[in-house]
Amino acid sequence: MTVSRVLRNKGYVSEAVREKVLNAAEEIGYVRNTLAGSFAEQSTNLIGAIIPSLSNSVFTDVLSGVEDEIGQSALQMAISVSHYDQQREYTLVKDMLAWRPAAMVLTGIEHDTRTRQLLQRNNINTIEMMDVDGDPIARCVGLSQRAAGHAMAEHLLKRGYKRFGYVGCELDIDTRAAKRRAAFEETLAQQGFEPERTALAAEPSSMQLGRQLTAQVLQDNRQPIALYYSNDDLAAGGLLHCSAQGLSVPDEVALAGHNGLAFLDAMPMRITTFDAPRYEIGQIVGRLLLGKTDDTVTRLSGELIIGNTT
Amino acid sequence: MTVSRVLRNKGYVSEAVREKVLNAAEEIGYVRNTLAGSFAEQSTNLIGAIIPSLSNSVFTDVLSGVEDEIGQSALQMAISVSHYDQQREYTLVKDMLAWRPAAMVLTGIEHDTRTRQLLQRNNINTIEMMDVDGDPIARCVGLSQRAAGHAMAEHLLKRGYKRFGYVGCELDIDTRAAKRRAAFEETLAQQGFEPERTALAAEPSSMQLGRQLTAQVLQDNRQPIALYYSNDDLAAGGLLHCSAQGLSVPDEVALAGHNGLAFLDAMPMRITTFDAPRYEIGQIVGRLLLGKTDDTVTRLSGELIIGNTT
DNA sequence: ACTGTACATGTTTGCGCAAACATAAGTCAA
DNA sequence: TTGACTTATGTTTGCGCAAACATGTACAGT
Repeated sequence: MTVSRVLRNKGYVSEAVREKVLNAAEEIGYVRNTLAGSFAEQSTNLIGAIIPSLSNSVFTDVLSGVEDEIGQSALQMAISVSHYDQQREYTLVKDMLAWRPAAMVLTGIEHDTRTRQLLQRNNINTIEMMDVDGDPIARCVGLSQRAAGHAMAEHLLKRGYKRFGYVGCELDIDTRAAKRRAAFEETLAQQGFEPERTALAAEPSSMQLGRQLTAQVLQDNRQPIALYYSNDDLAAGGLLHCSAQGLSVPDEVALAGHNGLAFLDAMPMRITTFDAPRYEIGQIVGRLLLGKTDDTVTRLSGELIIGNTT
Repeated sequence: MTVSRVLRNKGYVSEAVREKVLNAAEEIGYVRNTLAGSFAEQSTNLIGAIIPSLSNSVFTDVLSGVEDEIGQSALQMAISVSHYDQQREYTLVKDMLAWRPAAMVLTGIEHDTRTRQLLQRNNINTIEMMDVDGDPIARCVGLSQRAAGHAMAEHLLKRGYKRFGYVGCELDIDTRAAKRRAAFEETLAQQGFEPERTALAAEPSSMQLGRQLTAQVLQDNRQPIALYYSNDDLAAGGLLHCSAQGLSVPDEVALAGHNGLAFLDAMPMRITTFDAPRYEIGQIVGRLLLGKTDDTVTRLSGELIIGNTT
């Protein structure tokens, strides 16, 4: 126990003994067994985080925010990847709970019923991030995806576009993109418009896919049209297609994406997009984890970034 | 014990009891306590991975490869971020070892002496990834950064460039970039050349920084010059600077980057770069972790991608 | 009937740590 | 001198699980 006291800096220990213990620990290369410690204490400093993909910077941006916020604390983040699969997510949550984490961080607000049950029944401190449109398990931090889709529709309508198209991918699994699309189309409908052309794909997003889908959606198109993409990657691919085809942007084809990714700066034109405050969302999640704030729903607004493609 | 046997599918259990146990477990919402289990078994299925940054896709690409390879196995990856700081890395390794991980995955081959000692003395199954130039702790998977820098110098020399410049950032902490630069300059020196201009920065890489540094390195430049960048972000920024300034690429200014990031497809020109097989490195790391292969040093070659900026 | 073997369940034990609870020596004020 | 308190160290205990071992049942072949 005296050794334990020294190593944890807890309780009374004389200076002489303290030094002897520390020297001995150094000498034999003692490494605390967190397994035993956490087991005895019946609690861990683990934060289980589940994101859909590691290769989409949208999610790693958020995690960076979380990391930077909790990096100095004792909390440790364990990251798992669901591949946008709610079944897989359930399995991961289950596996993660077996470690008795201090909290769980999930992406999005839609989950398998069993996931929700599991977390609530076990009274897990759960935070959902990125989305606020829906019924959170406990607390959530994000932006309204619906508001983003709505804002983009409003913008395009205000610009005077009369014909619209939608280009998206993986909408069956990317529920946030699906929400943006729904809000976008509802807003158009309120003004009596609807997307005349739509191109969808089941593959993961990429610029290459954006080119293909844009070619598809513009086939035999003769009049000006405004295209809303499910994300910036696709929109960037769309822009490349247009310049390759000699289509004038935004006069013949207007383009709008979503996310506000940094790589858009590399494009020959500034693509209109909706900047989602990803890093900031992560920071707030971090602060919630540290108990620095305690809101149930944190709704960030995001920002419509009007480039010169609309 | 019978319950334990059912839940682990191990040993003899009658079908009747098995079902009763499973039903009961389901009913009370039993969740295994891995803490207790791993503690008792004296081993875990944890893989501790440490990368310098979550916001640099170079590293998340590698992790994606690892993840995809071990995703179906029982192994669980715990990711930590060192912010390119070897002291911090040491602390993270120490914290991680307290969890008794099955293996540790580190980035790069240069580490604090204590990190190396800690891992070797405790006989930790360690894999270093991304770099193979040096003395690995145990096993390593990567490409020769020196070979990459060498190849790019050879290419530029073959193209007939006579004046060279180097643009890089964070070279004091990004040891891989520093190695590429060193090999690049050594190769030039062998042919009697040396970089006439150099621009360095301590900030993290970004296209914006690439623009600034390129402006700096080209100040008062009047003759054709070939610039080697420490990575693609900076090179892309350089290209943007050149087109903004009306400099002809590659006649007045030639540009070469490193990594082969996908976003280069978005650029108006195809930037010459060196494609590092990041995802593949991750896959091999995953296979090593699963014991499917067992090489000490896996040296991948990478590929020089000649665009139209050189 | 006896032996050997597959199948099925139960009991004891320890993993390393820290909470809780001793114990004891020293200090200080009344 | 006593009692109250601070400082310092030691002892017991249990966290939940699974290895190791013990026990028991059923049924085959001889």
